[in-house]
Amino acid sequence: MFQVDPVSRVPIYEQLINNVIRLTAAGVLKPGDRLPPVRTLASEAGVNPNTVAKAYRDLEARGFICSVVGKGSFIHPELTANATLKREAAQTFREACLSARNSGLTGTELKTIVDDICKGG
Amino acid sequence: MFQVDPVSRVPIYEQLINNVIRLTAAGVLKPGDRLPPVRTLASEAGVNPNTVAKAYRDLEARGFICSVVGKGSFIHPELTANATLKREAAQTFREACLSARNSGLTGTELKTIVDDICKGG
DNA sequence: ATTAATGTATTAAATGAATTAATACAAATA
DNA sequence: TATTTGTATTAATTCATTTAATACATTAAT
Repeated sequence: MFQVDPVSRVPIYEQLINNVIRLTAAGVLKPGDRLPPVRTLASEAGVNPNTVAKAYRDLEARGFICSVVGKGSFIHPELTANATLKREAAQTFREACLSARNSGLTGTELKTIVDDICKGG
Repeated sequence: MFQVDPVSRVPIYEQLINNVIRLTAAGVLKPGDRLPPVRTLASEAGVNPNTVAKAYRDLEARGFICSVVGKGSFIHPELTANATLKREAAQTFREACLSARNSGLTGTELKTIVDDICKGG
């Protein structure tokens, strides 16, 4: 269920994060579902428990899961993964806009670029 | 003329790059002006010649200066620094648009964000 | 209460990319 | 031909990221 490539240059904890998000977006994991305990997943994937813990912490900070000591980690009850990803992407794009503005690009110029790339989407 | 903070966490070669761009944008350095030789600037700034060389190579790749062995390094004859910076910023923004699109944001949504941030600029 | 299962926190080791340095090379000019 | 210049190659260093080792804290089950 959780596949990890220890050789990949993409960090293990990031692979784990992507796994959870992908499984959630695909509907395999549903809101409220329980994730494997840190130690269990670590042992199955052959990685250190802390690596899994870091992935879980990250997922919680991003609102994908809820973790509580003694109980476990669960897909966030009111989560739609794609909406969350979209929200994150919007935030990133906002920062890109600010940065572009600081470099002297006007709002009109930015919209021209958006149009050019999206060809009326 | 060229100030470097060896303690700063921003790399020395980057500080040098910023110095050149800033001086050019401010009109202190004009197209055709000669920059200090690699070794001269290195000795003045108290850094390794290669660090200056890297900054110069970078500036040349970005079109800010022209370097030729035996002659020296010069502010690009047809340069307007701000235009170059703007061009670079536009390219970065294009990539941000593509990335946002890949995350499911539509062109309309992107333009809304641009509007929101630029408040009609 | 006690024990076991769980996530969390702290610290240290390992990894790897980015940065800087040492040195030698190549081209242009005087 | 000697000097000045930028370039190239390689190695050392630095530093943030990643992973690991270990101990702690909270919850639930018995």
